[in-house]
Amino acid sequence: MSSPSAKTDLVLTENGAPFEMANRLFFRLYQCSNLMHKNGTQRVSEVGATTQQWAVLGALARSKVHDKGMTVKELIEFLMVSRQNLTAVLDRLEDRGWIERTKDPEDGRSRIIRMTETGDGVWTRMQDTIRRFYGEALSGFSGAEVDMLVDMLSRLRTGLTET
Amino acid sequence: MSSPSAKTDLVLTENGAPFEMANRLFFRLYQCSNLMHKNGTQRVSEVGATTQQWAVLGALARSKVHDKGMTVKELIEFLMVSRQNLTAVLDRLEDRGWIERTKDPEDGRSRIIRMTETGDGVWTRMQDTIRRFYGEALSGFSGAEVDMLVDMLSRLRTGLTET
DNA sequence: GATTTTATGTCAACTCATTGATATAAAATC
DNA sequence: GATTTTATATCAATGAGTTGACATAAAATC
Repeated sequence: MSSPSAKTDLVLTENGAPFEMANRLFFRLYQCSNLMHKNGTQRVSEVGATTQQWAVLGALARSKVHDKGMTVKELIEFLMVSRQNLTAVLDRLEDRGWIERTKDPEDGRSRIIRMTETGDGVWTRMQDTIRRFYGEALSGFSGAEVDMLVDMLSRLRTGLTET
Repeated sequence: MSSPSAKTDLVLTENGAPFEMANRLFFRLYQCSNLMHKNGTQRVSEVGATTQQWAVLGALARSKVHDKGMTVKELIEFLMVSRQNLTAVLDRLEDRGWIERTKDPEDGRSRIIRMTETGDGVWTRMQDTIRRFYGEALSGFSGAEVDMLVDMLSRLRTGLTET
């Protein structure tokens, strides 16, 4: 049985050209990620943040969850990081007063993570910097290309999850 | 003056849809990179390696440099990581006898990094695992799509470098 | 009511990644 | 020959990421 679509799946049975392309792909991913963290952190260091903290604040700033907050479990699933890693980041953010942990009245085991007023202010002040960073990193990309890249990375994420 | 190509560059002057897409892009990059390192390291842990060590061995295994080796400086430029980071990784690889550092006869300051016979054996044994990992992570991707993804990540890398 | 599952946290060890400062040796330049 | 530049290494601090083991409290289930 072949795939319902017309395209042919990548064949990786030997060390030929497809293997080389896959290799290049993951190497580029590695380089892009390192550059994003290095240069992104440098940019938001003006407010004392890092890319990881930026990701957590971004998750909590979404209008859908801004007021009611998110549980640690939800954050872990959203960010796809380990609990031990997230706990340390939340500790740093809590120390600085950017987020707060409160007990869930509905489930005493859960902690609700919410942005504080301070965190909200920091997040707002970061927006111009972030937008400038995005613009520079994506210069030369059309909107359609960004969409395509997002789609392909989403599919790659799915593939990597099932690995 | 407009761009020579017909496509319209992404406009990121406000918090609209383009900003949201850029945000999603870098978040996907973050997730994919974490998954690649987590699951990739899990795979090559059967020989006691990590994705970073795999990247270094991959750089040294290229036929172009396999016999003559690479200087630390060349490795830094190729991998795009800091010297302090690379030194630690090379220390671990040297401790295990997978690579060796020798003085450059042409330049006494330089060290030539080369794979050892042992490292070569480990690299060879890793290939099946790596191919399987690539195949699973890229299942559903056509060769043309992999090419396109590589191209876009290469352009993103350029954009991020100039950030 | 007793047991099990779930959510969170903590402690530990390890690797990877950055920046900044300092040191050393050798090449290149003045 | 003296100075400067280059290549590498080292020490230190910080943050991020993983795994594994263990603890606790509360919800859910038997």
